[in-house]
Amino acid sequence: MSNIKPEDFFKSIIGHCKEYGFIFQSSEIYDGLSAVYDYGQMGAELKKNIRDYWWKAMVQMHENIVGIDSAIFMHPTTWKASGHVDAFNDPLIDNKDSKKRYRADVLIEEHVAKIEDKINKEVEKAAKRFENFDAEMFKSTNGRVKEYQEKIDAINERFKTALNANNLEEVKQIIIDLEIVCPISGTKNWTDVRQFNLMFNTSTGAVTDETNIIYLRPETAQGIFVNYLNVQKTGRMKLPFGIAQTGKAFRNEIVARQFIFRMREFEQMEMQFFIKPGTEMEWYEYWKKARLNWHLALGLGSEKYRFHDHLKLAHYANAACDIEHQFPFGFKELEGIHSRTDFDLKQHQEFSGKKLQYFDSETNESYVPYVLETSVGLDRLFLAVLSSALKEESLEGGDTRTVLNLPLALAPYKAAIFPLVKKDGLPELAESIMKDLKFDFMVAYDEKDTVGKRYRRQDAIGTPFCITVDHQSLEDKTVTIRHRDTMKQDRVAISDLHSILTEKTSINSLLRTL
RNA sequence: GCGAAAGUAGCUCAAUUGGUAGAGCUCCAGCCUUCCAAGCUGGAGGUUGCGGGUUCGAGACCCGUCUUUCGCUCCA
Repeated sequence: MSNIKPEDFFKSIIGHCKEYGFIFQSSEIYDGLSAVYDYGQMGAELKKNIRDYWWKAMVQMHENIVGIDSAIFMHPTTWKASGHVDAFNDPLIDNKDSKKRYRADVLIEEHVAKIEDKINKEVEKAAKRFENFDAEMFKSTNGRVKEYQEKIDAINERFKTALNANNLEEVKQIIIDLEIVCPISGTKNWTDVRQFNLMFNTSTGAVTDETNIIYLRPETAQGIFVNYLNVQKTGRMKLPFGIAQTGKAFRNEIVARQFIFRMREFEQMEMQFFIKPGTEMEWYEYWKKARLNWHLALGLGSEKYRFHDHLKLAHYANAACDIEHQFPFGFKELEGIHSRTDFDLKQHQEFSGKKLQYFDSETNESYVPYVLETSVGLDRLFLAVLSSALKEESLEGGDTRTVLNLPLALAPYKAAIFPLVKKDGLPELAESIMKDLKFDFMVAYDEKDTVGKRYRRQDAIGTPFCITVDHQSLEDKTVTIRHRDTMKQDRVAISDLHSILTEKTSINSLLRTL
């Protein structure tokens, strides 16, 4: 595997996903829809198992964490309060010569900053000339400085007016009038300014009307924040407590690529942990450790994970880091752990006019709790698991086999049942074993082709165990159980199969390792 | 969104300067077979991504479009 180039390995993952029914491109018969993918019969199982593992680890294993399932549609004001309406609306412009893209507002702000520099230089110069220099006085009286300041004010005013009117042509005209050049090419050969709204929108009601525009949520977190008080009161929750949920979110990415790593429609698994202000760094460290351990328990290899601390923090955070995973295309974000302070709840308090405070009976005071967020991309985790699991093994005798070394608890099928041959009553016994196991496990049945071929088929979809019924089985009620990873076989009693599978392949067993 | 490359059966790929679309694997039905993809027989599967154009004739050439990959850009 080491001699395979990363790009080729990544291609083989995508190919494997399609070939064995893990992931298909959306609407493939219509040439597909860019950056949208469907989970197939194997993928849906694997994804569900990952989600279950998360849900059980977060909700079932913590008495102070509860789960909810909030709607994708939310009141439009939600996104004003959260900052997404502003933050996800960037006017962008390209320089045709350098092929570089810029945010139009940044270009203009940088231009303004240059003029401000000039003012500062004037002030500096003057400061050297006069004793008892009053900078403010100088700024308000010096002709050259006043001229610069007027220019800045004029630009800002014009830009603000253009933005508020959503007049993108005017924004472009400002850039042209200011003779702003591309830092790379040095030319003024600009494209039109285009607005990229990262939020999808649609409308409620039968009549399409601007007042009814609603967004598809760009993150699931806000559904938790707006329900914080509902859950706290009805669940009689005391700080610290958490609210978890999994669900779809939507972002109209300009460039969405790298298979399911960045999709327009994706699924998040989020937990917002509500805490007393001042304790956030404690909990930040706690959840960093807890979440990393959760990932490590999957056994994909500890060398594949690392923390990446955010140096530049988002508007809502006072501490933030990512758990990064080594994907075939490098270390990339898998999960974010953010200390969001009271930003979100305060914003919703302000925009809704409803108090979102918590009464602390220990200290007899009310306050808006701080929030510690853990947020995993389910699709990214799926990709992490799958790409770590896919192996092309060389066997003795020059053979190779394709095997998915999935964590046993996550495998779509836990076992496959084979009659060694398709006669002598072996299929009947095999089927009766399957009928018994399927109450508790996803099991496959296969009697086609040689048994070796059947083993390989199951290896390719990551089935941990293959149970083969042979002639001896008819006599002593035993079968062979073949292990995916070692290809070794043991002979066990049919009556023991249930407990073996439970011990080895259940999510509960995985949870016990945490 | 820009630039580059690519798109032929489920998969991997052929197809001479433009001249009747093929192979292997897979899949399906059956035979054979007592444990790691390898035997035998038969079968299915294609409007060459899609739409135009040039030509007597296009998988190939031209234009458009969609999708994918890589680089840039953007981003939780």
